[in-house]
Amino acid sequence: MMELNERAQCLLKALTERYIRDGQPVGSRTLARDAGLKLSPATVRNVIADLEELGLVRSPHTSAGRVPTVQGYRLFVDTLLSVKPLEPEVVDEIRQTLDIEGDSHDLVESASNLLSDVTRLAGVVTLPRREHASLQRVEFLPLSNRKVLAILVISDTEVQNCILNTERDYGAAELQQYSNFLNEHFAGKELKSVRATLIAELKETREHLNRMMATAMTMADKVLGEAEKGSDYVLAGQTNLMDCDELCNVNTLRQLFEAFDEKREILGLLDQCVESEGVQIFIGEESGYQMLDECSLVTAPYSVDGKVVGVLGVIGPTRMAYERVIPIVDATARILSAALNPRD
Amino acid sequence: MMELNERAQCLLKALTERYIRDGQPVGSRTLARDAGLKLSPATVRNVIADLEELGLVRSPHTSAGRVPTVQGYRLFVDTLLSVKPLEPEVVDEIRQTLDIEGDSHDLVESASNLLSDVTRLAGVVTLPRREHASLQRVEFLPLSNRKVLAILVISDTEVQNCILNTERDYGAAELQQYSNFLNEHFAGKELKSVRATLIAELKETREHLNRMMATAMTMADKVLGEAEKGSDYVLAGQTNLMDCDELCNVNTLRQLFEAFDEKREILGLLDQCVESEGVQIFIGEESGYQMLDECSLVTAPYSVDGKVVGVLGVIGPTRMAYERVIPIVDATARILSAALNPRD
DNA sequence: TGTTAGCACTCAATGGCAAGGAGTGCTAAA
DNA sequence: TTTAGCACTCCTTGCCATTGAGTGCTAACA
Repeated sequence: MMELNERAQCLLKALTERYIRDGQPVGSRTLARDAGLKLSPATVRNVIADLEELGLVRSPHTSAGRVPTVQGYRLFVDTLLSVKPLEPEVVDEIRQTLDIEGDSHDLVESASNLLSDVTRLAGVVTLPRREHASLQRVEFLPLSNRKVLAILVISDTEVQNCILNTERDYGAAELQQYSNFLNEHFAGKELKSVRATLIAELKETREHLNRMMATAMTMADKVLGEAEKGSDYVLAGQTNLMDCDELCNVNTLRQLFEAFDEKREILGLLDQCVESEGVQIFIGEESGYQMLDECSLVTAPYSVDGKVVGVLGVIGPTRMAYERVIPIVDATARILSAALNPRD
Repeated sequence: MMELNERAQCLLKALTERYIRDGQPVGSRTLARDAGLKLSPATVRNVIADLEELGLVRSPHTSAGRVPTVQGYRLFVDTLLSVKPLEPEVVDEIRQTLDIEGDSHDLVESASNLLSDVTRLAGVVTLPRREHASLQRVEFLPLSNRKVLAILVISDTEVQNCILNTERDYGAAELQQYSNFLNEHFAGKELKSVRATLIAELKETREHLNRMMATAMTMADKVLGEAEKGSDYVLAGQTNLMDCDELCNVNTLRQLFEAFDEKREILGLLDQCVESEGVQIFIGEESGYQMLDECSLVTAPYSVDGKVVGVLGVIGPTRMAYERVIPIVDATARILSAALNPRD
């Protein structure tokens, strides 16, 4: 792609910033005043014509000013944007909001609310993936009516429980044996490998195992299945999107909200962001999902024990205050990571 | 209030039904044809003028047909409506959807989805109140880092757990003593009274109790606090409301969705419905909440062990198919009650 | 007395039309 | 290379006439 000279870059930057501020197509007169380049509107028009040629800006109609295209935003975000460092007060607010008691689900929920409150857009945070989490302990408790309560301790802050329907009642002592057996063999191992081992053993050696072992394994397998089942996310502040005039028509909103409810597509998109190192941005159609055509998504991954386990981000109109949203998302991801990592 | 003669009632009924079907103000010509009363449009106009006098219908503007007012809907719903018995297929669908494994939260979620799917409106179901639930058992498990896992078994299908931050680490044996103590004294008692007793004992006799008892009680109190904390509801199918043309403007929708997110006000309204025996209906402003001015709410309470523990319902535009929604809500409440009641 | 036909009237909705204004593209001069 | 000037485009707004659905009233009718 042809290089833009400095003046053209400066004008694109000024135009984009102005448009993000006002939401109105920017004309040559305004831009000439705005950019601080001591140029006449006519000159500006010439430069802008070039930018239009390159597909960086476009006119909603003949006699209107210009508006950045997706490519324009992309260039702006990648090379023109000066990301201001975040005000310490905001960092403090994030820290305080995420310094709470509770399990990781509570944290994720707080983070999502936080993102939507601070940016006045929609916040989204995936629940941490548990594939690499390891099993700390399993316990079984007898209930009545042929039901058994299984408790899966994954970490100090992460417990999953699950009521199993069994074919008969079990006594406390018997269940204790099962959990002892499982804890001896599997405590400290990754959930994933525990499950794989269990399945293999169940298939291969069912006859050789005594009944107890088999039952224990079936139970454990059921519980692990629960614990591993599909990823999910927490969304907050959808209603903020109803304030954005570019999204403010019922049809656009419906498609968007239906996608939020459906979750599948949004999850697919968020999963893509797990790969990246830092902040990642999808502008408009770049996401490849039609309901996000008018939206941008700014994400950052967060991690536990040095492994990326989830993604958080902000969904808003393409015309969003990137220079503010980006550092917020970045900081929130870091602070959430810190909050999720066991300290002592 | 003055009695309406039969003809007036019949016309109001026809008008309301027609308006619910088409969403267009109903004129005298249409109504004359529709009502099957062999009347001329002119006569119909006379009758309708009386209905308008009584505040049962109104004209959006001079040269338009008539539309029911809130009072009109109220009369329609209370005395004119012929509720069709539900088709067996629908009942079957409800039965099947609610015949699932899982705890009460899963059931409530299914019920909410079900209501929104079947009615194509928004479904709402409160979580069952636990005030009258009784404590079946408490268990404590040691975690590391001065944390203890507390498990509260409320019923065969209802377990609550909670990670407690304590001032020191506890051993398994020690914790076992605490839970034994609590189980001996409180198993089978109502959560509410357990909590009350605990608080009283903690205040009164802290010095007389040995340390262990005190700790156990503090822990149990914390857990019960968690288990009792504020009621909540599960909403489904909000996006269905975006299809209703009477709600189809961004401002109305935003207010509504913000209220859904906020939850407090909606919960207040739903709480009122716990009192009533059967199906209860709020039409438009009757609810007293401004964001529901354009909406109606149809609710029915559901119960466990003969005690009402929650409410479910449907939120939609005032112009909704009451004769269909009412039996659906009614049936769902009954079937949900049945599904929640422990069988054996 | 209740019902009906006739008729003037009201008012939302629609589309055409003109005026106003913001902004462009082009050309020619500095 | 930059700038001023100017014709041109096209959205926006407001106005007006037309259309059509439906009413309210009055007078005739059963």
